[in-house]
Parts: sequence; C-alpha cells; structure tokens
Amino acid sequence: DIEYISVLSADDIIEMSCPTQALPDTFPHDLSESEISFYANENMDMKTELVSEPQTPQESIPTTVSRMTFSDIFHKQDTSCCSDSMDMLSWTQKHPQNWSTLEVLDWLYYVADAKHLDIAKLRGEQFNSVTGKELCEMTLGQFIERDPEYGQQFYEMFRRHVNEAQFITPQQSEVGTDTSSQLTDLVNALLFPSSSSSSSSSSEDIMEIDESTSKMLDNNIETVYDPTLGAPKVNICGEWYDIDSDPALFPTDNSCPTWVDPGYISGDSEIGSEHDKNELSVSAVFSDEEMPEPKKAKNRTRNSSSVSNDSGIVEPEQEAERVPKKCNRGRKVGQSSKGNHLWEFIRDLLKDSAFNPTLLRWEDKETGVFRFVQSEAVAQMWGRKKNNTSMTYEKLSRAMRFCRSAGYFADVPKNGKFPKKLCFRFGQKAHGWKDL
DNA sequence: CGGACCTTTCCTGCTT
DNA sequence: GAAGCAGGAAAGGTCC
Repeated sequence: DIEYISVLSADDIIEMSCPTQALPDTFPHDLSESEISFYANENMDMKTELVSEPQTPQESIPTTVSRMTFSDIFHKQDTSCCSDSMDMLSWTQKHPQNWSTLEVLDWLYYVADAKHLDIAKLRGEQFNSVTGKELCEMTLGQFIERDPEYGQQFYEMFRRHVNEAQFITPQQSEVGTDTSSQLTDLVNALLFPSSSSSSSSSSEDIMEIDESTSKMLDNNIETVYDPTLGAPKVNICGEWYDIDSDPALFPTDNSCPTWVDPGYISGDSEIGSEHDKNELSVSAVFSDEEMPEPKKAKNRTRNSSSVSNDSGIVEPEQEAERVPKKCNRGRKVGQSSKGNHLWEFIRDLLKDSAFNPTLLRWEDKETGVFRFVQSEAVAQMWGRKKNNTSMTYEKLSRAMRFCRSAGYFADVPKNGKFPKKLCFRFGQKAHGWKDL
C-alpha cells in the first residue's frame, strides 16, 4: 500500500523488514520518507534503497550495502583466492547428475546471484548435503518445501538446465576456441532465455544482463583445459599456471578443478582417472550406505545419564551402548584447516570492505571488539572455506568460544557499551587486526 | 606413530 | 518459544 508506505519512517521500515537481517544495520535510521524509495525486484520482493546520494561519498555504505549481490561479494574474494573461485564453476562442466553437494550449492548461489535473489531470504542451508543426483529427483514440491521463497524458481531453473544444457568436453575445446564466451553464453542462455542465447550474442549483451555475473565467469572460464599448452595449464586472471609446478595454486586435495566429467561423457558411472580417485566417484560417495547420517542421528557415547535408567543403574544392554561407536563427528574427509584458522578468517573478513560492515563489523576497533551482522552468512562462508557445507552459526560460535579460551579471542567488556549477543573481541594471540 | 593443536559435532542448561 | 551463549565431551584432521 503505497499510501501507507509513504508515511513510514526509516525506523518503521527497519522494524518491518525481514527478520533474517534483510536490511543491513548500517541502513540509516534518520532518513525522511523522501529519501527512501521502494522497488520490487523481478521476484516481486519489496526492497528499499536510498534515493538521495549520501552527502559524503566516502561514507556511502548504506547504498552499496543494500544493493550488494553474491557476486559482488564473491568476486571480490575471487581476486585473492583464485582456486576457490575456479571451483565455484565446476558445475558448468558436469551433468547435474554428477554434481557434488558443493556444486549443488555453487549452482544455487550462482542462480541466486544471477537472478538477484535476496541473500537473507535464500534458504541455501536447506540444500546442504543435497547431491546433484538427489536434486535431479526432487519434485517442485520438494524444492518449495526446502525454500518456500525461491523454491519454484530454483526448480524451474534447474529443470531448464537439465533439459537444455550442453556440457563442454575436451573435444569441443579446440585450439584457439574462445571457450570463455561459449560457456558464458551457455550459462547466460540458461539463466536468461528471453534475452539472448546463441553464442553470437555480443559481450555487451552479457554485460547488460548481469555485469557482475559475467565478470565472475570471465575470471574463471580460462581454467578450462587447453590441450595446446601441453600438460595441464590454466589461465587465471591473465596468468598461465602450471598445475604440477604450483602446488599452492592446485593443492593435491580435491579442491583441484574438474576439467571434464568422465561419468557424463562416457555415459556410465565408471570413473578411472586419478583425479576422480581422489575426488571419489559419485556412486562411491553418494551410495545409500555412505550417505551422511541425518544431522540429529544419535550415536552418543558420553553422558551416562542418557543410558542409565531412573534408578541410576546401568542395564547390560545399555552398557553395551556405551562402547564407543564411530559417528559423524569431527572433520570430514576433504576438510582442511591448513593455514585457515578461524580467527584469521574473521580478521580477513573484517579487513575487507565487501564483508565489513555487511556480514560483520567493528564495534570498537581500538579494543578489537567486533560483531556478527549476518551470522549465518559468515558461518556458511566459513563452511565453504573448510569444505563443510553443514556449518552453522551455532557451530561457528562454539569454535569461537574455543578460540577465546585459547587466547585468540577475549571476553567482551560487559560495560553496557557493546551488545551482549554476537559480539566478540580479538585476544592476545591474534595479530594483524589492528593495522587494518 | 603419537601427541598437540584446532576445530567439528552434539548436547544440556542458562539467559535474553 | 526462539535465539544466542557457555561450556562439557568426544571425535577427527593436520602438523610436527
């Protein structure tokens, strides 16, 4: 109701906005209604934005923050972490049946970005642990069940992708062929069927469709294997890298990009390459026997109270249950903490204006106090970094508390100056956060 | 191979 | 009641 909206103050808007932090905290409270406009995105979600430019351009945080998209965030990250960004498009070269759980999420976020979906409303966590094979079998209802807001769009985009996508094979990647524009066209054709679709579409068309998405692709597309260069080399950000000679860029774990999809090309599930032995075949990883247990599966071995009866006497059968069993605790295969300590990750996010103050922000830089703004988003990023799709803020905050007891973080002064929730402070062992 | 370290996972109890 | 915090316990991966 435009008449109703027009009398709202900025505070009213903030109060009414999505409870999952759709509006950044930096959205200014002291605006008049003439300084705010409402608009609906293509999904008919109402958004707010500033009409007038801030008086001091250096402090134009609210405008940029409120319009920030996933690729704005990730593109910024890409430049400092090329191998991560390469992985994010591996799904473009595989049949969805062979997507890993991470590739499902990469596709999801790619679509979310391309369609400018609201980050805060996106239920990405509902697609954690979903494999490409499972995604292929999901019905519209199941998509909507997982994400009531965008489930239908995801379903439609996914069906279109499954039905219409072509997948790059080594044979198609001929000498001198511009695989970059091919793949860019392909993906954009799938995402924007109405705008243009053939490989003849100009680069201007693509930029017009979605500049940030196109940039994201352009940064990664040259990673497609080029046989003319001999044994695998890739071009990242204008530089050619030799995979074998640069272990830092291509670690030996499964973060190595997938050049081709043997399972798709050969039409069966026989996996033969060394790479795939490392990565494990789809059938090996996602067979029924090996599917991850549901999150709440209880194989607990501690807490004697849970196995003793009311009288405190432990029954023989219950005693047997106390024998330690293997459960899904601790890090999973492929997860790594090499050089990625939590406090460093947090410090680096605070260092980056793409994340600070959008996802987390300083409360008092002098004393090292900071606060999570979008806690779940930070947790998902942390999980992404650690190859763990089931990361949540609850788990992240437990790790934060361990880091606190270890001295990397410290207690936040309880003087009423700082919020009691979502607030942390760097400790003695942490360094490098002051000189940001 | 063992141990230290750093998480990750799950949980109970408490506070806001 | 939900969200967040605090911390115990157990387990796993990495590094030395």
